[in-house]
Amino acid sequence: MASSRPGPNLSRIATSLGVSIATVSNALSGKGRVSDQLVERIREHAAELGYVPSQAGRALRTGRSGVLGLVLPDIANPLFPKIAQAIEFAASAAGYGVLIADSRGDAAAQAEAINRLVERGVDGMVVIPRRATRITFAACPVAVIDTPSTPGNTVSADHWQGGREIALHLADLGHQRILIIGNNQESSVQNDRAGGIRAGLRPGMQAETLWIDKLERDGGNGCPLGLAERARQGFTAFAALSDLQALRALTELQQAGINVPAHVSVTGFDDLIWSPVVTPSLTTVRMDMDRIAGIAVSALADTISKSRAREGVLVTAEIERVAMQLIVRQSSGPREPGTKNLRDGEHVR
Amino acid sequence: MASSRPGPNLSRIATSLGVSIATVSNALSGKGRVSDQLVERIREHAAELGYVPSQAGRALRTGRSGVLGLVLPDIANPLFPKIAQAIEFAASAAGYGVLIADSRGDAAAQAEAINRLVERGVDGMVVIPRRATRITFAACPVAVIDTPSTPGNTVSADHWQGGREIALHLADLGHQRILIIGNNQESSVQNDRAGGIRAGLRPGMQAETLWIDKLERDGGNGCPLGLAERARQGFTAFAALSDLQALRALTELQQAGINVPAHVSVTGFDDLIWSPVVTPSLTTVRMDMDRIAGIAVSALADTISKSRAREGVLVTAEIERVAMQLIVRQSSGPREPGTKNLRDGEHVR
DNA sequence: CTGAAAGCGCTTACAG
DNA sequence: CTGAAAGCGCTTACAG
Repeated sequence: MASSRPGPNLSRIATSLGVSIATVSNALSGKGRVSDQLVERIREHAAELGYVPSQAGRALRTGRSGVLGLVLPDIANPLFPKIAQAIEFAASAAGYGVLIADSRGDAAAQAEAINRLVERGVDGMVVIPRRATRITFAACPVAVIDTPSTPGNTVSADHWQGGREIALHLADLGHQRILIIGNNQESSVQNDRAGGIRAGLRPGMQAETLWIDKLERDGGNGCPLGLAERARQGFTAFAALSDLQALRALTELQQAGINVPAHVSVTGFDDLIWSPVVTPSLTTVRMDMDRIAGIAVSALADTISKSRAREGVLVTAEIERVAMQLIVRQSSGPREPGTKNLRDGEHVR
Repeated sequence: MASSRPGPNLSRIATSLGVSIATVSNALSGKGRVSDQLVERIREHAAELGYVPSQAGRALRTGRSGVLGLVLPDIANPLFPKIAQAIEFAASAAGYGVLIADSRGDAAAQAEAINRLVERGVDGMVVIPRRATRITFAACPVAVIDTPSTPGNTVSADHWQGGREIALHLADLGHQRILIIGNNQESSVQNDRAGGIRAGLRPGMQAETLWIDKLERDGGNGCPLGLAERARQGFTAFAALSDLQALRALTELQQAGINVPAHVSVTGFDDLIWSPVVTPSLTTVRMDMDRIAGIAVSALADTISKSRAREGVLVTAEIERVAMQLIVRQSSGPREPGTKNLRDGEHVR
């Protein structure tokens, strides 16, 4: 005996209405030429019975599961909620479900996560690749979201331009010496952001980059960044390459008695959940995740409808760059002329 | 013509090996009695061909999709990454995939999200309900994660006990007046946490509760909490009911020139991503999400294997309470005797 | 406009 | 130990 669902199926609707299964199917999907009157009757009856089409039956027949995979380097990344929400929303609107998979660990774990998704029969997937990983092939269409400098990419925020926005903003405020703070020297996203900042510098401005990952290799996790010292050295702006680092910088400076933005400015990237909530609220750069997700999902949907089921295709025709938007909040302000001459202990408890 | 997958299926393996489909199926699943030798040959050949079983075929036949749904009140909630990661991990280990659904909005949106998941044919789902919502029925087994005071719950952290841990900790540090800070007066989780804090107070200690949602109804979003004023009034400990509010409190106090933990202590809940990273790092209470997820998923898996496909069951036999663990970090410290007498402007810029 | 039939890939009782 | 057969629920070309 094959196990059966308790709910009604096409066959039950058909017999109870005295029509064929094919007609019910056609009426419900609106595809076949069925008289309006019969369509009406069938739809009504189906609704009455609480008919829910079987995805399994449909999938087996059509070769499509109606599910998209979402592969992330690490779900714990604080950007994840925004991504997941945007992808889920876009996928939902396009009639897809979203299966998540964490590729925590190394590139091998990523390959495994992708395989798991393929085994579950996803029609395609959105991959946010691990640093320095290149997705070359999977057994289904793949859309990659990374950064425009990554080859084989499908869509992404223009992180470089986002960096320029930050630099221009800081320049307008009169800042001359900027400390860029990143936490992953191998991340192409962070490198693009840093490159953009440097590219946006006006003559006379200088930037130096502090990589936390390097620092922590020696100093241990959560070691102090020594930012008060940097402020004393004359840095007046701290441009973190992510809001988490910005938060880290902001609180370290505050704790050292340096006022933000009166003495120094702090900026971040991504407009994460806490950015508008902390005091002072964080100036940051936001990516339009809904647009990025929309583009990725519709590129995927197009490819799926054109390709044969389970054919591996990298959705990569033309890389779409989505501009990032500067959000000016309270953590950045005009450079205070005196700040440059901060002495030891002056603003430090 | 029905569309077919490009990959090999059981039939192709069978014919190319000169055996029956049933035997291949049995060999691969290890169920039927097939000679070891033949099993070996079949497995080898399947691997060679890169055989991937069709979930659709299997699902149609067995009535099980091998997929679990995860319904959240709002994916943007910063707790989401931890939940998703834990559920994905537990589900993966139990052989399930995880489909996400956001029930952003009201109770109706939640019902819709649940329906979407049912339509996709999930075998069961984990629901983290909206505040004041009670899941009474869905067309599949449901495990609810909320708080022990919610009826019909399956498993949850013991938020009340977590609150007690905080109170005991603050009592040990010598704090007498505690300001509890919550942002959702209707959340049973937050109410349980607050109740636990009150219950853990020693004689002579007092607590008052500040509900931000109430405050913001008048003052607008992101309005100042007036915590410096509270410190001047004699509150020496600020116990937020979530790490996001703790962060908000911490930075507002820091900005006002009040040193944490020298002048006042700040504590949170949940040990979110930024808690160990900010300065001072946040004292908080952590729930064992891996255990909670493990219990929810295995309860679900048990129910699924016992119930008929798509039968609606609330997995609720005995509510399991998982203890929360206090993480003491730098944001809490001994009460400074002088602090109680803080005057206007004394520690305030 | 409507229906009979084939078949997607799998698993499971059952017969040999 | 191995295989023939039925059937899960659906969609789609085709015949009427």
